[in-house]
Amino acid sequence: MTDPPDARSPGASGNRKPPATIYDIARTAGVSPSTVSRALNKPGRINARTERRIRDVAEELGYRRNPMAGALPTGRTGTIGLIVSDVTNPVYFDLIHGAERVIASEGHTLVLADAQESPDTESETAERLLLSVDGLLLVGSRLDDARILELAEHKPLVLVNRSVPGLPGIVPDPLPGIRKALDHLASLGHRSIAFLSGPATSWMSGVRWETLLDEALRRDIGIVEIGPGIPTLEGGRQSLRRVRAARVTAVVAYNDLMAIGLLQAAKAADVDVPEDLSIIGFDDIFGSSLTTPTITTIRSPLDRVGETAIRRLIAELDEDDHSADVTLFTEFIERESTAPPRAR
Amino acid sequence: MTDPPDARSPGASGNRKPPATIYDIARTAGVSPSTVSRALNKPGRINARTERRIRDVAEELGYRRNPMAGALPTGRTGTIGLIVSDVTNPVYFDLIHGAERVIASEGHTLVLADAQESPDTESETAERLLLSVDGLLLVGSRLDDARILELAEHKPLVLVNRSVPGLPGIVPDPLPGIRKALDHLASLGHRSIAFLSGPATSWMSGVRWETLLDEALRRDIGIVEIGPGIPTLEGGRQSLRRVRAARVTAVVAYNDLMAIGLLQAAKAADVDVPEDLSIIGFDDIFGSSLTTPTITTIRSPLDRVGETAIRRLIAELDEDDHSADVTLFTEFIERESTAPPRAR
DNA sequence: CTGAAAGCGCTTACAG
DNA sequence: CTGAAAGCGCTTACAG
Repeated sequence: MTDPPDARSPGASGNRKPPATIYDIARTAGVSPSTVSRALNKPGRINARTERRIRDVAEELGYRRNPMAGALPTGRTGTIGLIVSDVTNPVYFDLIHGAERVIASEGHTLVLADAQESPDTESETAERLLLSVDGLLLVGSRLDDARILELAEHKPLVLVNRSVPGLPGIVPDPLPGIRKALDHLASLGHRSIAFLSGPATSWMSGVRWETLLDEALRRDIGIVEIGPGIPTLEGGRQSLRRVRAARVTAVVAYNDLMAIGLLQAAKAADVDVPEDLSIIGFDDIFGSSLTTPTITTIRSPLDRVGETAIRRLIAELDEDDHSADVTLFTEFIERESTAPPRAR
Repeated sequence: MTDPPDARSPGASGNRKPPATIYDIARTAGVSPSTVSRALNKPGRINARTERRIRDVAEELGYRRNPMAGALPTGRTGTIGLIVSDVTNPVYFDLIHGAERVIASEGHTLVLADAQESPDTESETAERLLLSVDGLLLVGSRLDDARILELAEHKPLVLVNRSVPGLPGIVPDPLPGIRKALDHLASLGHRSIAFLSGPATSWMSGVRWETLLDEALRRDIGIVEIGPGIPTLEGGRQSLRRVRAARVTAVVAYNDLMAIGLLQAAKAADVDVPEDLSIIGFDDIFGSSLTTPTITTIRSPLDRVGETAIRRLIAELDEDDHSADVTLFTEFIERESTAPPRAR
């Protein structure tokens, strides 16, 4: 007995095909459900002929394993959650692609979720996802350490661009990129610069600032922090007033979005970039090479970061402890938004 | 009895807290599991005092409903799947945000998935997701009609920027934007233009081309199709040769990415935009206002599209048939990449 | 208002 | 190699 032949158009409700179950397969193959389960999950563990037959029937019936039902007894969903502080932030594209690549090759499923730049949303999303994934990746988390540790109590969790003591975290070393950037600025003749910081909740912004501070000190370059600011074009635009007030000749922005925003505001105010003001961003997003001038920036190998993070998480799931610890580095990319300061 | 006090660091495997179940709550609250289930799901249907007590215990135990277990008997997961032809395509940002907004307000959970611009990946992802979501949103699907109808047999499905007979689809009317664009080009004096088409599998590219063709004919403007092409910067760059060969004075690109790519290639070849060549894109992505010149484009109200699509899907889930059919329109945005053709 | 019981679709010791 | 049975965590008629 199937759907009545007069079923309405496919869009109409109420005529959905109930998916085939292992019981359906068992019945038409003349075996028990347990055997079906084995045939489908542990190839080789049962009679080759029966296995063949069962697989054929499954195929014929369009059988798909019900992931929820499968997860109940095993506690395994085959799914990995990736929570990004903002999915629409271009920064994370390469990371998402990197993650997708290894996820696919490992036969898991990726569930993407967006924290929408809000700790509350992030916390809630993480909690909701926690029950239906095998492990969680938190990218650029805005949560505090305590909350993250709490989440990690329930499922394996790997951090990206964030470090919490006791938890695995992938964060590319900011030092190489920052050193090159400051060398570059110094050689150009800049003596006084500013850092446009990101949100107060951004751990990464803190790391970048601390590193910058250290290295500026070491080179006898004056540096001030301007912020915290919102990590968007708008945030960058808003900072122009304070940048000018600070009388610096160059600024390093927390990210390219802010760098571009600052560039736009500068143009609008007839401040020439790079002649009057040099600007350096972070991340090398799509867009930072579209502006005029193009943005000099410090990039992370985010695709590698995504790959590495997923591999680390999968190792964690498999309780495989010898996950080789790769170290990743930032890299300086010189483009057009930096030049010698105008003599005054 | 809880974890031994000497549990290793949180990162260590094997010391995860087993989540509390309704049985745990039932035991400590001194009621039956059924009552706990009711207290938590049908507020008001049981004794107010017991309900209070149960909720308190649940809170105290840090209870979270197991979504897989809940979904088994009900067939409802509270989750909606959103498959995007490419999550990292800036076009979809506003759409994702719009979708997120109404999802949250309706108490559902959004699961984002990426088709990575591949019909195979899309098909597989859809199939995998199908079993664990209540409904599916396909954005810019690259699947053929038959396959989409097949998927729709199992779960409610809503299309975005795609139309398949019998299925609900949200696609903003391309006409208003295209009319304005052609009027604009005509008034500037262009008599011969080209359309840079997207992938052959892109339904939307076909619609844009057909509409353009109609309207160009109506205005006695010559128009040729160049393509199909890949809908990326690179695709746009590659098209310059054919654009020049076609001796047109203006081109409308399938999307802004291609428009920007074409602009870059033109710059590199010393073709002045807009003097030698006018360029119009589609979508108004982040980036199209970053270039020099900025890109004149035709935008869709993608945030409204996202909202509408989710609302439509939820109406479908609730078998609520009076989902008001909003119509959405494209809009022409004049920027700097269009000008009168140079006299020859 | 509340409980006992059956069932959702699967997996996996346990026997044979 | 294969089957019967119990169980994963929840929901929901069905009784009371």
